[in-house]
Amino acid sequence: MNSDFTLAIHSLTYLALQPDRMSTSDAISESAGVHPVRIRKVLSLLKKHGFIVSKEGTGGGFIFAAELENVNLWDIYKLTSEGALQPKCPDSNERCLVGANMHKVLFAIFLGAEEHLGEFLKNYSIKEVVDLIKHEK
Amino acid sequence: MNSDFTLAIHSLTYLALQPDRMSTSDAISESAGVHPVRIRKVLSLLKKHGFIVSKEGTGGGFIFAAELENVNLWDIYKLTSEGALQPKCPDSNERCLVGANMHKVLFAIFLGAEEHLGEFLKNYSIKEVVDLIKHEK
DNA sequence: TAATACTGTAATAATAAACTTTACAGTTCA
DNA sequence: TGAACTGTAAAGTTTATTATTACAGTATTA
Repeated sequence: MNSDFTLAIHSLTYLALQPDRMSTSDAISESAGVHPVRIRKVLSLLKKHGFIVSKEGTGGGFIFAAELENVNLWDIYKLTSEGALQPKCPDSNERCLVGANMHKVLFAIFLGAEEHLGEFLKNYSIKEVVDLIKHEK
Repeated sequence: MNSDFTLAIHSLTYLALQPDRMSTSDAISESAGVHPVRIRKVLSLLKKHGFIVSKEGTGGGFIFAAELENVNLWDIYKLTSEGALQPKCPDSNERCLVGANMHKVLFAIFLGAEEHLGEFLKNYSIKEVVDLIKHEK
C-alpha cells in the first residue's frame, strides 16, 4: 500500500484547520513532508468526489467543501486504497489443489477483512481526527 | 506488505493436506509459484512458533505439528506481518500542528484497526481454509 | 496586457521494497 | 561417500513508490 491514504487524511485535516482561506499544495506538502505534485494528485481525487474545492491562479488553492462530520476514514480509504488489503498472489500451480484454489479462497477472505476494516474506519470522521490532533498539542 | 502472510497460509494449507508425510520446500514452492528459499524462510518462522516441524536430510521436509483448528489467520498475521497496516509516514513538519501530531494520531488509529482486523482473522483457522479449498474443487 | 502565482497532469528519474538467485554450511539417509 | 534435504546469508533483479522536471491552463494584479 502506498501512502495516498495517509496523505489524504493529512491534507484534509490540514484544510479542516484552515476553513476560511485557501491552502496551496506547497503549504500542505511542507506540512506532510512530501512533494507538492504528489499532494496535488491526491487532492485531485478528493476534489473529484466533492470533499474539497480547488481554484487555480494567484490566491488559489484548496479548501474543504463538506461537513467535517460527513467525511470519514472509510470514505477516504475507498478512494485512495480500495483493494490494497488483497494479497498479490503470484501465479500458482493450477495442477495442485492448493495452488489452483488458494487465490479464490484468499480473495474472499480478504474481501471480508476489508469490509470489516471499513466498519472500524467509519468510526473516525475528519472532525474526530482534528480533535485528536488538537488534543495531542 | 510483502506476501509472507499469504505464503504462510498457503504452506500451512498444503501441509494440512499432507498430514502423513513430510513435504519439501521445493514441492510447496512449486504449488505456490515462488522460490523455495522464500518458502523456507517463511516456514522457518512457523517452525519457531511450533506450528510445524522440520527435518533435514534425505526424506526430510516439513510437517504440520498442531491441531488445524488451533492455528488461525490472526496467529499467522502476527507472525508474518504485524504492524504492516501502520502507515509509513515521511518526516513531516514539526513546526506545523498537523505535521507534528499526525503521526501519533494515525499510529493510534491504525493500531486499533489492526486489532479490529484481528477479530476478523481469528474466525478463520487453517481447518476452515482447508475446507474452503476443498469446497472450491 | 504582461508578469506572477497558482492548479493539473504527463513523463522521466531516483529510491526503496520485494523477490529471486546463488552459494554454501549443516544434517540425514542409503 | 554421495545424494537429498534444511538453514541462512549475500548479491542481483524486478517492481512499486516517490520525487523531479516540464509545461499547459487559469486567475489575479499591477
